[in-house]
Amino acid sequence: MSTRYNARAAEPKWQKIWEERGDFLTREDADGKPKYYVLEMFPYPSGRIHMGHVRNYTMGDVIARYKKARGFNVLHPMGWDAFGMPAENAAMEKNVHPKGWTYDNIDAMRAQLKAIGLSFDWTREIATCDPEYYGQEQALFLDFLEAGLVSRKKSMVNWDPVDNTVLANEQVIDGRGWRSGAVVERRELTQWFLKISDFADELLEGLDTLDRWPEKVRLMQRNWIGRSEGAKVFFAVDGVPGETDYRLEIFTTRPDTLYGASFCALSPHHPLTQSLARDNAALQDFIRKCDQIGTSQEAIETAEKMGFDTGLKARHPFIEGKTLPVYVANFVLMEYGTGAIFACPAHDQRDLDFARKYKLPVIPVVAPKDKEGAELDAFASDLAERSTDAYTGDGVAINSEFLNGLDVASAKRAAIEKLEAKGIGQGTVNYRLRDWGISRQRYWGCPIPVIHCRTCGTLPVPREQLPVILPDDVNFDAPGNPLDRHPTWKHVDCPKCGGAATRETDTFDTFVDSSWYFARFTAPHAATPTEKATVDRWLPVDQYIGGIEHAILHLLYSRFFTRAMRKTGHLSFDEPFAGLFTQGMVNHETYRDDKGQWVPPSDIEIETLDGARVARRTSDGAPVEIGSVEKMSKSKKNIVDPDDIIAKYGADTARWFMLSDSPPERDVQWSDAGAEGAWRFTQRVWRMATEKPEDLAAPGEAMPASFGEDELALRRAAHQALAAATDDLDNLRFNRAVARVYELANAVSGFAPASPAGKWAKREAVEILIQIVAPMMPHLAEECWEALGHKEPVVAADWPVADRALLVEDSVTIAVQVNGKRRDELTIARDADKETVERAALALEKVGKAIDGKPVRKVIVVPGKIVNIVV
RNA sequence: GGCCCCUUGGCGAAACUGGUAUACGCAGCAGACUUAAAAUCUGCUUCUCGUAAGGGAGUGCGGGUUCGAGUCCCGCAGGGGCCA
Repeated sequence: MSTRYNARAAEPKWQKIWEERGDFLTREDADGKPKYYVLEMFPYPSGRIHMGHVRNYTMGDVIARYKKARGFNVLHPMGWDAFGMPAENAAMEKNVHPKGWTYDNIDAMRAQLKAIGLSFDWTREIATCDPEYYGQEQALFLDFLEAGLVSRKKSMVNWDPVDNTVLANEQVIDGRGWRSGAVVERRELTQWFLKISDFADELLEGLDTLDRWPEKVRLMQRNWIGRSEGAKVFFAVDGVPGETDYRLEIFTTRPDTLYGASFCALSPHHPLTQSLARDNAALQDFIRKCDQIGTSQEAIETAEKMGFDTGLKARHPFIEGKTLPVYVANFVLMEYGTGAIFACPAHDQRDLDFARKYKLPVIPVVAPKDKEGAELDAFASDLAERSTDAYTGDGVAINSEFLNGLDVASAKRAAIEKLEAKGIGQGTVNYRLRDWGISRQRYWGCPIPVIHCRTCGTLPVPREQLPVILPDDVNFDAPGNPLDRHPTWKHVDCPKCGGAATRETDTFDTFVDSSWYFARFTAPHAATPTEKATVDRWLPVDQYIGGIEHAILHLLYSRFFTRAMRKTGHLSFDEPFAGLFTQGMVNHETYRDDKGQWVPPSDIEIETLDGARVARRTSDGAPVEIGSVEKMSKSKKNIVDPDDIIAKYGADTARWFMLSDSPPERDVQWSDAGAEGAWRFTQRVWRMATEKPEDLAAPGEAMPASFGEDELALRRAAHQALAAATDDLDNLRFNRAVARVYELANAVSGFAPASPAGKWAKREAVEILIQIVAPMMPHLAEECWEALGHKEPVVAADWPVADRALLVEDSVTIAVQVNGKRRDELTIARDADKETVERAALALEKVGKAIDGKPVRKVIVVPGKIVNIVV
């Protein structure tokens, strides 16, 4: 037998055996086994997997293999989030077709994933760019359309005037398009929206039921949905051309500050602004200036406040005869609330910035509770005259007539009551969450299945004509959407009148594709989007794993889609993911040469000189500076290619390293030393299973009747490691499970069997170790399992059960403290009563010395834990 | 600016609901085996005083609760996240 474990030979061998045996095919006839659906976020087929994928999929694979061994019927599928911009960019840059590029990448990445030994059921593979998938997505959309979950409306977008395309906020860098560098404009386009805001309350309340989600993610979603209670208030506005009693509707979260109002402000896109601008060139100019800022909140928030006085006057709702100037202001968003506000500069920072700039009054109406008399006057006059910081804290209403003396919450209620009584406002709930714009002016996406007819309007594509398939013959040599300029594709007959009509040439946001794939995996080839009974049986996903970067959008959209699919009869539950785990990133040191150029780790040699680590470039020996540890990225070149690692050490070593050391939710640092360490351990496990076979009892030998002390200690170590590792795996604490395995390995290494019972105990310990290791390093475990004489692979073996009798020791060692300081320890029978423990503790020599003759006031005995003597 | 999270040896980190702080790994040091190297094995490794036996301090900083605090509470500093 070879003394070295040969991963390069063993890994493909076992991958083939698993595939031939069909170990990972999910069976629908499960013989009453409980189901377990484990899912990792599917990748974008960029062409190569990276270490982040390896970490993500290894964690999922450990869970899948572990649950299978625990007797679950496991569903563990994989697919491709295959539509998106990079394919089109590749088409433009390298003159390849997005389709060919994408499918080539899928083939390459599938081969890479297979080389990691992941237990996917590949018969369920889906790619979102397959018509079989996106055709069903189109069917879903039509159902949503019928159910009133879709709207078509005008919305502001970031428009790149050079590339003639819409840009996502992330694609706008310093106000310029990321590809063209052109100054981005805000432009109004008619787009398709999914009415996610109809579900705002449900999505918010549902978060409380997701007790196996990280609290952090739930909080982020809560903030994103942004429920705020406030009031709608109608301000009568005088002087609106062509209107006799125009009422401006505003939304505010602070109706308690109405007495501090000093102006009203409209969004540049408010209908009133638009109608005023029609014959006002100066206002048109102002609107244009506002539109150059971009659409992101951040851009708008950080831009300097700008205003345009319309000359209109709004009448204060509570103060007879008082009027407020009406401005158009760049910081008021049409998308939030009603697109119009009243401003109370004393208690809102943006309002204050604006008021100071345009010399508008600042009227304090809330003061901190503890301020009285002269102090209160000083506070109020400072805020009114000078301060540049608005007071947004809690306090007591002042200068507010009937509200005076009330705290903020009570004043809000009182103000709303009064507004409602006067019929000029009402309490209302507003959400930050906006409807989801899903139109993209791109080729490589799912075509939106509607047809525009001049006479009949916008109509759904008839179902029998689905899927609407993307044409292959497109070119990318001009800016804009290739679908739009395709000579024939968009020209169709109107399904209603038969006249000439055109297809919608926009495609879906790729987040649509990933909002229901988890459901499709349960019946990947069904002729309907889902098979209801099947999807209801498998979902929710028991454990979903992916990056924290999807904490909001993907997870929120999926939760919305699930509700929309329930409403349209495709499934019958609300929450798609019962358990969510967000794993940390894979980081690496960075290296720079003397010219400041980044050097990849593959071209680095590290030595230790006088205790300090020194790096040089392998290719020319030039010294290189070791920089900070950062997320692996192309720009810093600190990337380690999984293929290189697998070629050098094997997949199991990479898997083991990804699970060791750092807790899974935290970032992990990839290092050569760490990889070497993992590799050494694979060899150590192999030696444990194959060296000195004469030290192991024959396979299947009956358990001896009795064991010696050392033998019992080894058995205890094995069963305790098993119990602890099982608990760790149940709770996704892979790093701790790894530590248990090392502890057990150390116990096995330190044991030399001296009797048949010893040999039996050693085999038991080694087999338990191999079985704990099996989900994490499956190929190595198979090879060892086979060497140990097993006929069936370990993948088919049941998870071992720890013997409870071996988990507890007969005696325990407990600490003895005097006045809370540890002075000695005491080994005593586990079931000794308190008096016995106390007597034994007081009898200890070191304890006596520490007490030093002082009177003992109190002795605290916590059985099995500690004794504390208070003197 | 608001809310939330984190801070433990040279490094990554353990420590279940308050109960022996530093398990396990990495790096380092010493030794064994070897002609030598690699590989492997054994031991040491929080700081500090001490030749030693032994003592003292110690989980970012300052306080508090408790017989007892890495863990709970208050304040501060540094790092990170989300929302503004």
